[in-house]
Amino acid sequence: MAKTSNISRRRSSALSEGSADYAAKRKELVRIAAFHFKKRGFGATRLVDIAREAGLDRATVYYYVSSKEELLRETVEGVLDVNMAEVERLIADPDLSWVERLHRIYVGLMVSYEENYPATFVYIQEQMHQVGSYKSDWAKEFLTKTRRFDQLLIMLIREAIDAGELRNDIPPRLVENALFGMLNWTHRWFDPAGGMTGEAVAEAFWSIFVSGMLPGAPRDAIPSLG
Amino acid sequence: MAKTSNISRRRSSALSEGSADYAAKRKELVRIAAFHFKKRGFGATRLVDIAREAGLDRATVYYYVSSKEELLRETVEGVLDVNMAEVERLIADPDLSWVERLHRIYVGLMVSYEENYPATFVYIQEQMHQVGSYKSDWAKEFLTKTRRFDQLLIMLIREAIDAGELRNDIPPRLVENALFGMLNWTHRWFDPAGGMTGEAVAEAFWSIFVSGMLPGAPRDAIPSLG
DNA sequence: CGCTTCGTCAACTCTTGTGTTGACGAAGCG
DNA sequence: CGCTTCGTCAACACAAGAGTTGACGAAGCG
Repeated sequence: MAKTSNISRRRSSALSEGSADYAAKRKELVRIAAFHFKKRGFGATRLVDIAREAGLDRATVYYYVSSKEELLRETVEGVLDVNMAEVERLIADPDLSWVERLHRIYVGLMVSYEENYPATFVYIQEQMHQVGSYKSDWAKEFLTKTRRFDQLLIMLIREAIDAGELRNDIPPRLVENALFGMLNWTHRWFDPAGGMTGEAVAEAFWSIFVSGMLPGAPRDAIPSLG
Repeated sequence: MAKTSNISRRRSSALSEGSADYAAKRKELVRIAAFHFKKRGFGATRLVDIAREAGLDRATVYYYVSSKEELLRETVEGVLDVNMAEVERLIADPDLSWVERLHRIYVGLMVSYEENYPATFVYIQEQMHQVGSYKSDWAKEFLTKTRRFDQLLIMLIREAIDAGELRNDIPPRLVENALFGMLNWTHRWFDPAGGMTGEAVAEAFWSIFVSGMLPGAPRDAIPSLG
């Protein structure tokens, strides 16, 4: 907010000067913070814990970042954009069937979750509209982007259904929630150090999904679905 | 904790006397709290908001409950036990195939989520080990129960696979995470007032799942899964 | 060697939200 | 009608945690 405080001015100047050491330490703080956010949640994470783990006094943290929220912002920033770009690239590829595009997006996303661990999981975990100062512009922007993301995926699924590549007896939105429910739920149990790759997980889920969504396979009608 | 405070003694006595009005108002408070917890999260919910919505002063709330945590406890209490009992009943039914047991459990759970709305979603949302005083006995107990729940489901899936009712090329734990990932993720989007029944959602998910998990169907091997 | 900037921290301030106290008006009831 | 209990709340005490101030030793640099 107010860039008037002394430490704030020093922080700004240090940032723009761009010393390598300074940038490295700042990055390290964000890294530590991200793991704490993942483990405890943003709200329950105390700045003092982050500071201690970095071997610093809590006050010193403010030499590197202006607030706890900045640590969160820094953590999740970019995550969405990279994925969004990938999705848009794949959606536009005319050489692939709709289902194949969906497949690649799906696996690509999970791989990205893993590579950026734990950033994306922090993002999934912290519902932006639940974070304290959710009125802030960046939080709102995130929400907007997420919604657009979902829209894109639903559209893609609808195309696949219309093209006869997927069965047509389930509303696209529900199909999307099924497919990405499996994926997003990984934030509760997946650990890159757990001996299973993100790719393997995504391919397994995909295999269940796609083979359950093939059109024409003999199956019962779904009860109580209009 | 300390039942020594004055208001605490009056609360206890009111509770044990068992006046209908008192019990009703208390229940109403829990109901209101539950919706706030669902919407904002436990941590971000302010007691003053709950009080205001109930038309009371914040202090008056303490005439009915001893703490904010009690409101949470009251909200999620019982939810797990009812479901657990149902699961155990169905698992023990020898007239049903493994897959059919799993099916009924699955749909039954979602129906229960809906009927108890928003209680179960609050429970899913608040990772118990992230709640402030997660050291409390009841929170620990919840964790234990949840873990047993998962074990039961995995066991059931393993039985179904071993019996040849489900394909055997995906580890049971991963299968469980797929199936219940879809289900649990509903806490992010499902609204009983949204025009779709819980049963319909569960049946749709189940249909995708079961038809994707049939053994013997022609499908590619899963890449990169040991 | 003086002077400045750098990284640091002890010791604040400030805010927010929880839980308690003590008392008051209104019912209930003997 | 006096006496107790009920539901209520203004006013407090308390705690925790975020962010700020001001200064100090060490390192860099003229």
